[in-house]
Amino acid sequence: MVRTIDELAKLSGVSRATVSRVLNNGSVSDATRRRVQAVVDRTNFRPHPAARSLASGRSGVVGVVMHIDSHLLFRDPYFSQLLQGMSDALADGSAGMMLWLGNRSKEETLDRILGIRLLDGVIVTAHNLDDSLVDGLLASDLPTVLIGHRSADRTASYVDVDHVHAADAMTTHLLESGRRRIGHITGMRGTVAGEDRLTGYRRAMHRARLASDDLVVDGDFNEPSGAAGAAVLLDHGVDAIFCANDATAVGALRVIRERGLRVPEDVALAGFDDLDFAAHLDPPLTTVRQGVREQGAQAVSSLFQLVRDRDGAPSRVILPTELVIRQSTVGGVPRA
Amino acid sequence: MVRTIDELAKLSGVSRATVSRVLNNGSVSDATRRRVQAVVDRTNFRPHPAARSLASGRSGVVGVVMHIDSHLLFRDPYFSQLLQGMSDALADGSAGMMLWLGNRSKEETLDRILGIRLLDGVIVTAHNLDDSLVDGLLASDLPTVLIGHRSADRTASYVDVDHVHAADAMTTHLLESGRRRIGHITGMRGTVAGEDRLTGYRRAMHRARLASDDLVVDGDFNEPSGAAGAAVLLDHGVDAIFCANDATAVGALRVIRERGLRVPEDVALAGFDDLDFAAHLDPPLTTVRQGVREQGAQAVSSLFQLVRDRDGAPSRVILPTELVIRQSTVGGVPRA
DNA sequence: GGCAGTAGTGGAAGCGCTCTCAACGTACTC
DNA sequence: GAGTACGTTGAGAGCGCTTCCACTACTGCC
Repeated sequence: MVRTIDELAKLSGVSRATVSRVLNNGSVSDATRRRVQAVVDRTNFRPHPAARSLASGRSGVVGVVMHIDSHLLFRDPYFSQLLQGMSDALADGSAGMMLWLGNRSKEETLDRILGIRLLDGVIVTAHNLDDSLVDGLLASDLPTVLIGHRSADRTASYVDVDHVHAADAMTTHLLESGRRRIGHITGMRGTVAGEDRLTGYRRAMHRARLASDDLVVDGDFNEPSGAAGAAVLLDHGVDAIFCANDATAVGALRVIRERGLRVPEDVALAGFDDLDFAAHLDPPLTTVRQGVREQGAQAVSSLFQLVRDRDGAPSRVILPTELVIRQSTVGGVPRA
Repeated sequence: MVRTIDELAKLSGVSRATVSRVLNNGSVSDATRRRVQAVVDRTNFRPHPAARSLASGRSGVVGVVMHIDSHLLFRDPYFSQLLQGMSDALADGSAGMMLWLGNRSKEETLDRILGIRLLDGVIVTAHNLDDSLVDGLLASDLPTVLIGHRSADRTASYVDVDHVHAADAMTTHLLESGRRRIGHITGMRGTVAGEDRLTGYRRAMHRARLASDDLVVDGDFNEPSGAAGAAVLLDHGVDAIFCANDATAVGALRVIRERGLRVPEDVALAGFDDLDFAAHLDPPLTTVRQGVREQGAQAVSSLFQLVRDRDGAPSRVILPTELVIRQSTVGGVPRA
């Protein structure tokens, strides 16, 4: 078995340097490249990653930091879809992924990430308004791409969607379909998505000159908070509920049903995320598609670019959202 | 900032070799060790992993292979708990984890794992009776520890529980509490756990001279199969249902309820796994505790040992199971 | 006192690769 | 035909660490 580039060089009758060039897409004549590549293929040779990393200073491994409870990670499909998007994109770029979950304190996690001297860069979720881990990574010299961003992160590289705009559009859709008492169950307060979606909702209500003070209930992106929030809102006589995400909507749907009300005839229901299950609810859920996998993939590609050109301009990407209108908001008439 | 062991050697007035010994718990006098360690701590020095790996031939990274659908991975708490157990144990051993999920074909996954030349060893779930990926890893010279094992794997290193024995014990418990028509909803056929648990059930029934032919329904470890299986078994007039895992039991419980039957008064219900939610069902579920996190941790420790002593004897560990008796099987009387 | 045995230490040879630099054509220009 | 430019190649110097080997200084023993 061929274990080193030297043996390979001997086998193909060129120098070690030339083999290295073939392996790294350096400048080599076509004839030589073909000859060497044939030997590489025949012997199924793979360069030793540690040697390569030591010599080049690059490891081909990126850190993915999701500082959240691991039970949340495995329960909320948002995170698993994000992870899938990144995982696939990294594999396509033949890079490795090192996952950092919220098992430890932010200080310790930051310390380890910076100390490990292995990572070419990191992708970190910046969902909370206040996050010392994100701050620490941005302050370090490790190339960093955020998923989501706070207003303080405007100069960093990030991938995000325009939550305010999307929530505004959803609320407007509900208004246009004749609803007037539109309730909102927020996401977790203190998170960017939670606050921004609330802002979008308020903006649309305000534009329509409708009060919304008694129509907002705090949630936390989880199903139980959707159920609790819906209970309150239904008591306030809403004709529509806009939930900060799909999981919340599932909880709300359950409570609406339990009260013997129909969706959308009595109450229209909308979510956010368009996770896989949203289309399969009964009735199918109107929601905002935000391409979670695409966000993950985009973050990877932004990071690759940042690693390649460390002094280049930060890459700031706002991915489009799409209003996905399904039966949970249309086809019925408001109760009033 | 101190970036190399040489600078550190100069700073502490010893040779590079001695610093390396301090870093790797080699034989160094106490005085020297303290002196060097002080400098290490003060400068917060971390050796470069690639250099270390290149020189030593060890990477400190282990592969974790779970060749299953990723939606299953993120839905079934069994896998996430297993992952948590491994993740924690690896972190304690300051080793890294490279995760290989079922995104690609087994052939390609195997090819990549063996080609990457980075892994010190792998931990792989061997849940299916027939698995070319497991076979390939065992045949390679990469230290490998299985979680679960087939009868063909008796010479490999593995961590497992005695499914047959545990299922027998559970069935016996049901018999001893007066049940006679005990149904069993199997796990996925073709998996070790599915087949072995069925065997244990059959063994206990046979010992009690009870027929079980019309009392076994195939399931697949998932909630819907529990619901479907329970529907069939209830039609056959069972007074107890032993489900191959907790998720299945959740489905069964729902159907039992829908029929207006009481647990355990009319039908006793038992699961397997003792996942976190089992204790919080209504009524709390009798089940078999198999310490999923412990299995993950044990697999890591077995692998560490195997890496340290590659020619040592395989480590075969059967972890104990525990019958956890809760209200779903006791406190009521059989319907008959 | 001489000897073997044993810690503790330093020197130096790599681990397998990348990448700079210089050398070598070959082609093209004047 | 000399000079320039360019594309292609090889030699060799590391990247930062581990580890073998040799050496010293000490200990205990006959």
